[in-house]
Amino acid sequence: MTIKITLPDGSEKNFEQGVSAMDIARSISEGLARNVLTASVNGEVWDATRPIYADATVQLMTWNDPEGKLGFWHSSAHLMAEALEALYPGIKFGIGPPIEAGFYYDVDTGDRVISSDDFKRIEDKMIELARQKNQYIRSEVSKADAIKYFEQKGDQYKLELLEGLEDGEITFYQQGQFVDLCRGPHISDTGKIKAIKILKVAGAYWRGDENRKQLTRLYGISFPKQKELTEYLTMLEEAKKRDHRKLGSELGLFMFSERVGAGLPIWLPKGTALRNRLMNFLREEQIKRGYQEVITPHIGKKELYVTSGHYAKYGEDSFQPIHTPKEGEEFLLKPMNCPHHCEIFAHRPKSYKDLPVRLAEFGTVYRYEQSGELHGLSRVRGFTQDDAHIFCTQEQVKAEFLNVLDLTKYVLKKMGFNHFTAQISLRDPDNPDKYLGTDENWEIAERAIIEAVAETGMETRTVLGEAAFYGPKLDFMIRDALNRQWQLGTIQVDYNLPRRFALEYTGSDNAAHQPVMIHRAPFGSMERFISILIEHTGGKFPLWLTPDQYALLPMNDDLIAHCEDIQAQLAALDIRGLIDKRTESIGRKIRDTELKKIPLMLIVGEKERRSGLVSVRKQGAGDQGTMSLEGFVQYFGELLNQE
RNA sequence: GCCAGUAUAGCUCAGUUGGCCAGAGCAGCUGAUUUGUAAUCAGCGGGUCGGGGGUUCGAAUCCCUCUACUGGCUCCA
Repeated sequence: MTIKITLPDGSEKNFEQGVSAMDIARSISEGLARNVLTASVNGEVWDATRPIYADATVQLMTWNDPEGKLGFWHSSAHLMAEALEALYPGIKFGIGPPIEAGFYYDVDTGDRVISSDDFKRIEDKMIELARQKNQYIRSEVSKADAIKYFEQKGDQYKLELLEGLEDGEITFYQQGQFVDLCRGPHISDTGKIKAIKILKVAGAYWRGDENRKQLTRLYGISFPKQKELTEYLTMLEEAKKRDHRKLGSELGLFMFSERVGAGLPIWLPKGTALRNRLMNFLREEQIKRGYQEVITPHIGKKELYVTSGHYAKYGEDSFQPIHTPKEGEEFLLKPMNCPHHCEIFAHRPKSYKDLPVRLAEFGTVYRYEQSGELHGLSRVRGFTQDDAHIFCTQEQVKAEFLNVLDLTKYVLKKMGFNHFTAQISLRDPDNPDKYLGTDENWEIAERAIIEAVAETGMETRTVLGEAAFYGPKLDFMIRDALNRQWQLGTIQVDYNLPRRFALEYTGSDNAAHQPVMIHRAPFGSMERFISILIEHTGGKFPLWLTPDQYALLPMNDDLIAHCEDIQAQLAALDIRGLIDKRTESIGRKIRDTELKKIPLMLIVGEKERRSGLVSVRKQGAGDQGTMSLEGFVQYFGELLNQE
């Protein structure tokens, strides 16, 4: 009997019943068959070797398809498990899925410890097993048999996983000596896995529950070609070179001190200059868009946060209250700015004619983060949000969203981030009770967000159930120069705080109404944003932003005075830079300036002084020739305009 | 907070199984050199080997503990 197979290009072919995707690939070309990893059959991803018994639409998945990679890495996880079982007899297995880049397996090693010293032998064992070209064999098993198998093996984790599975949907996969409970799909055989690297080892709670046993999680990555592994490792090296903690220290942007405290960044002069420039840039844009800037204290009475509800929810996991010595009053370090801003809104009666009120503040907040969470500038205990709260009517939500979206897009583009998407988080339709605010208001807000984003033409992703209990939100996701994805700014609608603070305005009907509150922060926090910006640019900041725009390099000490004269002329034009006054060779001065990633170098020798010229060199691009100072200013202006 | 690891000069790193005053390169300082597009030469100073405790005749090295950092997990208003 023959069945009809439809391929993605629309072509149809007849095959014997029981044909596999691999057979189909082979009928097209041997080369294709070698590259096929998995296959989508009627939209479901299958083993390429699994027989097809009915008419189907089949898409062959190779390394170029995300589904192909996932199958490949999933199979690699099984291969790692097989190697581990061989090296550590009696080891127990949790789960071992593919991830965005590679795979991991959670294992219980009993008394033994696996550390990075063991990676090499695990890799070697995996390669040895891979070379056996063992097939991944799928089999359907009854629940009873599955339980029996893992009881015999003594693997309580697999038994626990089986509890959640229905009889009839349970499949095993076996390759070589290793059998695993697995839904699949897998690649045809281990021989396709040519290059393997174990990357890291970490603790991971069983089923993500911190009250349960912590297993050992081994991360690895694998490729069909050695060359691809080498490229991947090179990319990791590049990321390491751009690490904001390393560059931040090298460029003198910020520091940490054990004595000041973990997670409390200290901004050095150059970092402060950069950060202030960034803030001023946003500040000016906000004023253009109708924001008013405010300043509120770094602490607030505990009652403020009791009112806002934050104390009940986060009080225990916050820095504990500060007490006044005599009165026994309790103050909290402010973990967010919104309660203060609510007080500002409530300060004077508001009319509908006052709305929207947009209050912006570069507000420094302090949050307790668990010690193991801290990470450079991206996860800290004290940071400054580019915060603002918009108080508006329900009808104004969409226009306000558009305003914020426009601002955020403008700001990110200026910063050199050209790939970003919006992630919209909406209510969980199955769980309407956990949300605050009326159905009708949610409806309006959600629709406003969706429509506003649609109008900007941004790429969007909508996730149901990810909204906060107090309102829907939108997060900006950006891709950096190394194609890594980060979450940046956020816009959140809030129905909770206006209610808790009993905020109101008088409408045109002369009745009191509750305003809607929108939280928004285009950068998120200055610290986190700058950490991403450092890694995105590799420390080569845009000209307008960088702490030193040029370095004047005198050929000899007699030219320093002349350089100071040039520096003063440029400073008058808001062009900032430094003079390398060291008695060093010009080669050395150039090299050091290049390494400091200062964008422009002005080399001044006797020749230039006599002719009133400067020799211009661009960081990373070499000699740009000589020009007059006016010529340089113009050149500089052109570079600025290009940004 | 949990698991695993790391901590030697300002930076990057050496320091064999515990054993002479703990080393190098770069940076710094001093002197000479006054330089033409990515490192001029020479000399010098600099470390309570993260803090504390212990084992030992003897500890950078072994053990305990604290702190910080790294990679994850959990968390993230």
